[in-house]
Amino acid sequence: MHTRSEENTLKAIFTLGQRTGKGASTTAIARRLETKASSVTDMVKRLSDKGLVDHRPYHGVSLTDDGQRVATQIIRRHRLWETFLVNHLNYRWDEVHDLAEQLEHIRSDDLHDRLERFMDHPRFDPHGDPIPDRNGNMADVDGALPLSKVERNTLVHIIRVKDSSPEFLKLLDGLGLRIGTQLTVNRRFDFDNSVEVSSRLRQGLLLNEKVCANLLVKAL
Amino acid sequence: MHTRSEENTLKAIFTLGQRTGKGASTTAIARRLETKASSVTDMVKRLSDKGLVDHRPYHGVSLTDDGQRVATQIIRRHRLWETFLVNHLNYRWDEVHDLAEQLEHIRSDDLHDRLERFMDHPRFDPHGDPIPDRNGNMADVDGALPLSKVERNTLVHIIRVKDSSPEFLKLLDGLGLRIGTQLTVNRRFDFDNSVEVSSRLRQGLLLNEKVCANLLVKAL
DNA sequence: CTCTATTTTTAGACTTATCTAACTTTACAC
DNA sequence: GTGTAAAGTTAGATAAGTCTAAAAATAGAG
Repeated sequence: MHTRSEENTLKAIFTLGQRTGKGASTTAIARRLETKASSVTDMVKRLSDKGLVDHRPYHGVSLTDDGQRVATQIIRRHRLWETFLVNHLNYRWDEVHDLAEQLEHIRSDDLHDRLERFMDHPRFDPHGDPIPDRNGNMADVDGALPLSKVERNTLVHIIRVKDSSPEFLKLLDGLGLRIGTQLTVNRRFDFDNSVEVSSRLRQGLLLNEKVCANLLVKAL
Repeated sequence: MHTRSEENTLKAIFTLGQRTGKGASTTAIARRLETKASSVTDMVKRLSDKGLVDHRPYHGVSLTDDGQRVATQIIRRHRLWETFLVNHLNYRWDEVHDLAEQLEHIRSDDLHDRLERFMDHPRFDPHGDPIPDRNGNMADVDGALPLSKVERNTLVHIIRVKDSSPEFLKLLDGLGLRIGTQLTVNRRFDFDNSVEVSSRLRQGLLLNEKVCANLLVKAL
C-alpha cells in the first residue's frame, strides 16, 4: 500500500506527463503539490525505491508501468467521487475537487467498484474527463478539439474542460456554458485569438484565447 | 482541525465512557485502538493541551464538552457511512466497519450533512445504533433491553446489536437473526442463563448468555 | 500498614513527511 | 567555450506519531 503523499505525487507526475508527453520536472511537481522542490526530490527517491518511477537526476521523472497503474487507479477514484458528489449529493462542478482529493485515498478497490456500479458505470466525470475502469482503461475521446481550433459556422458541443479550477468553472457558469452546451463559432478575431460564439441561450458571446483553449468541443 | 489519531482516541474515550459511566483507563484505550499504553499517554497529553479531555494522571481520562462534541461528530459520520454502504452499495452489515472507519475522517461537515440528506435522514445505522444529527442529538431508545432480561412468552423484536464485530454479526446471520426480527422467549435456563426463542423462521433456537446480552430488543 | 503486581508515565529512539539553507548541475547567452 | 541564473539535490532540523524499556504510582492482599 502507498501513503497519501506517494499517491499524490504519482498523480501529479501522471498529469504532467500527459500534458507534456515526457518526464515531469521537480519544480513542476512541487508547484502542483504546493510543496518545495526538496520535498519532491525526497518523495521521488522513495517512489523510485518502490519501483514506481524512473528518475534521471536533474532530468525529470516518469512513471514505470507499476506507477502508471497506481496513478490511473487514483484518478479513477477521484473522478468516481466527483461524479457521485455532483450527481447524487448535488454539489456544483466547481466544488468537488478538494473533497474528491480526500476521498480518492480511501483504501479499498471494492468500494470504488461498488460506487461505480451504484452510478451505473459512468464514463465521464462532471468535467468531461474520462473515468478509467477497474483495469485502467478509459474511453478515448476522438474528434475532440479546443474551441480555439474550430472553424467558422461549425456546430459543436462542449464535451470537456481542460482546466477544472473553481475560478474557470465559475466563469463558465456565469457565461451559461457547461458540458453539452451547443455552440456555433460566428467570428474569429486574429488580433487576440478571441472568438465570438452563439449558444441557444446567448448570441454573440465573446470568448478570449485562454477560455477557448480550455474548452474541448466536438462537432455535431 | 484534528488529526486522524486524535479523532480515533476521542472516539475510544467516548465509547468507553458510555459503557463504564466514568473516565477511561489508559490500557483500555490502548486495547481498543490496538496500540501501546505509552502511545495513549502521549496522545492524551496532546488532547489535554487542546482542551478536549480532562486527564487526572494515573486515574483516567474523560471528555470535556468540546471533546464530547468532536467524538459525537465522528460517530455521526461513522454511522452515516455505514448506513450508506449497506443501503446503497449493498455491503453486508458485517463488512462496513473498517471502511466507515476510514470515511469518517473526511474533513467536511457539509459532505456529511448532504450524505444524511441524500439518505433521507436515517435515524439508525445498520446495527441499530442511533445516528447523531448535526447538532449531536440522537434518538434515545427507551424500552430497549437485552434479550437476557426478557420474560417468558413476551413478543419482542430486535432493535440493536451491542457488539458490531464481524464475528458476532456473522453468527447472527447464521441464526437468521437481524434488526427487526420478531422473537418470543419460550424458556429460560438458569443453569447457564441460556434462552430458547422462536422466530417466524425458526422454532426452538437456543441462544447462550453472551449472545442474549448483545441483542437489544423491544416489546411489540 | 506494608509489599508487590499491575497500571501508568517518562525517556529515548525511529519513521514519515516536511522545511530551510547550502551546494551542485545544467543550459544558454554571450 | 565559459560564466551565471535557474533548476535540482543534499544535509540537517523539526513535528507527529509510534515503539521499547525503565521508572514511578496505585491498589489490593495479607
